[in-house]
Amino acid sequence: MPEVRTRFAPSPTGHLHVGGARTALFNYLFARHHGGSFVLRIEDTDRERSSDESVQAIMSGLDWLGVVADEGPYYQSKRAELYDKAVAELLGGGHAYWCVCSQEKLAATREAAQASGKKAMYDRSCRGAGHEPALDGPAVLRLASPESGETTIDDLVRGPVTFDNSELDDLVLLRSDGSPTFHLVVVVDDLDMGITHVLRGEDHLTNTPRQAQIFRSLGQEPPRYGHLPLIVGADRSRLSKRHGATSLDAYREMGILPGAMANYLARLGWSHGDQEIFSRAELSGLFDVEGVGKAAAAFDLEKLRWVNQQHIKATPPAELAAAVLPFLGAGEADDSSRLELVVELLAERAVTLVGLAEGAHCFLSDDLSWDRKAVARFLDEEGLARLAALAQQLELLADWDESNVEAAFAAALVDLDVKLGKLAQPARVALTGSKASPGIYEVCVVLGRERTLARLQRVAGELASGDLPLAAPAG
RNA sequence: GGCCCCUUCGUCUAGUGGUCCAGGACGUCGGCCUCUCACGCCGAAAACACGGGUUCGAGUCCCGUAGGGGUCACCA
Repeated sequence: MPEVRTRFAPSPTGHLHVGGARTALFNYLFARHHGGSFVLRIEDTDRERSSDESVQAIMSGLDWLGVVADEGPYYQSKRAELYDKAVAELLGGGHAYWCVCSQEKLAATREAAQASGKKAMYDRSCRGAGHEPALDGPAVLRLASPESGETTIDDLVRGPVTFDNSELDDLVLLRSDGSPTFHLVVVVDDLDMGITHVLRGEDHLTNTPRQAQIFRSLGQEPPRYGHLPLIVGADRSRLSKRHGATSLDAYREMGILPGAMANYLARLGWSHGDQEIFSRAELSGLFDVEGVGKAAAAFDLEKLRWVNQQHIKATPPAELAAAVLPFLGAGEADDSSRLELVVELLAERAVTLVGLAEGAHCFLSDDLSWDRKAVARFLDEEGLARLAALAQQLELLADWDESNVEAAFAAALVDLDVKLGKLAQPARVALTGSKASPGIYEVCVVLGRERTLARLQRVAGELASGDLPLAAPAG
């Protein structure tokens, strides 16, 4: 049994799309599961559209997702000799020929065919004509593919899929400028790199028999293919911008943990019984083509958010603190042990890192604004009077810990003769600026004695003078 | 339009002929918990596209129909 070798071969013409990211992930996981290798290859044969920025964007996206290549990246633009060799072999074996038909003529033929409702295929008029680019001017090289019979792909996820060879025309291998096309390079590279399994989007399914023919013309057998169901939007058409964010970066920016993204993407088209939450190690261990489904899957942001929440809860505070760092304001991350405390307190109720950072703000900075409506509702005269009573009790505390803070609240409640809610809400609004937060005792403890007392004082003072910064709550 | 693929709750899916009057999860709705918001817990509504076969028995196998998607470049 030869080593399993998979690859991800993006064309660098933009950002890393969630569909591409999932394809990469599946190939990576498949290789991991089988103890094989995962190769990264940049398909930059379209020199017009390829860019270095895109290569960087794709690599950083994969890096973030945790999809690491065992080999590569290889660049097709740097492997020309290999393609030349294959062309010579194809030409020598009579499996390819030069075609001098102009693009205009081809386009016209195509349109005519389409208009009359017939199939738009190249008519093979140059086949057997013996054209030579040196003699006859600009020419493309075409594969002389079989005109009859059929080609069957034994797909890893769909089983055997058969195409009639008469449906497949002679595809272009070399452009008239001499550069190789996708179909040629993909075959030559998969061969050269010893790729054994190709997992790719279902949109490639109809390319597969043609590529298989190139392999056979080269005297080789194609690798095993598995065509993955497409990721679609809510309207079930291929995922695109109008369905929401399609770039992996967008999810990073909205505070999705990479492990959660990988988990969610894996579950889009793959499953393992009823399990929803997977660690990286579990994915690597459990992923296989048997669990891959056939039907297109709709991308559901709400579920991604839930998965993210589960991962946030399961992430150790130190790690979570590091992950939230990019979302914090200047100066908010200066005290890392304090940050860990805050993060631990908020992890239970955070859905995204962005939300976590927002919740952490009132603990890490004094530059905050108070929710206008909450202030109006809870910090009226009565509320402020209760807070004064609370402050009195808190001042007396020798040790600032949760049970003492709770006792101080209890003492104030007795003085005031009210229920906890009547005191906790004003305190919450005063201390955090919002009417939603962790338990009020924990808030006091994590805020610390100095800050708690100072903030109570500040709110009372600035509210009276009208200096308290007010704003509608974010989000 | 030709070819190819697909079809279980709104969504992601379990299900490989009988244990399925179809299970889990997100979401939704109701309730409990409660200092707020979450978390958690309990409960509810919600699906085998349709029609024929095969079989003692079909969500599971076969054939059709319908619907959806993909693809038909000197893009990948």
